[in-house]
Amino acid sequence: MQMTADSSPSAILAALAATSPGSVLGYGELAARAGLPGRARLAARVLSQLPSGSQLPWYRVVRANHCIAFAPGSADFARQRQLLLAEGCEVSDSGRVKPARTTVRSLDQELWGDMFSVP
DNA sequence: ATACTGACCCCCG
DNA sequence: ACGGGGGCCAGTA
Repeated sequence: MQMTADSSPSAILAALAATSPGSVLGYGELAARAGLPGRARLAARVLSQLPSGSQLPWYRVVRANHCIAFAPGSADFARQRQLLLAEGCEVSDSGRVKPARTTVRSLDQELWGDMFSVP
């Protein structure tokens, strides 16, 4: 089945909303998860158009080399870095990002509390 | 219509 | 590290 052209951005946003706290992914990977392989630029463009007050985790998207896409020292860089740190990621001064340690248990608790905790 | 520009990606010297 | 080539494609001039 083929997405209509104007549904691609919403597919990107849906894939973004489905990312996990403390994780990071590349633009290309985001596009692929949205069913749009090879469309990294589209993913980047969609993110660039997000309203500043967006609740979506745009900051979890980094370059394929695991670095923040913005220039180090820029306001956008600082913002993204701060949000990533807040989720437990490590971010070097140059922008290299290491995802937060995520375990099945912590993810389960993040999503469902202790209701279905795993031994 | 052509030309340049991006929060990009991959491969090869 | 650094550069070149190709893919991708909507927006802007």
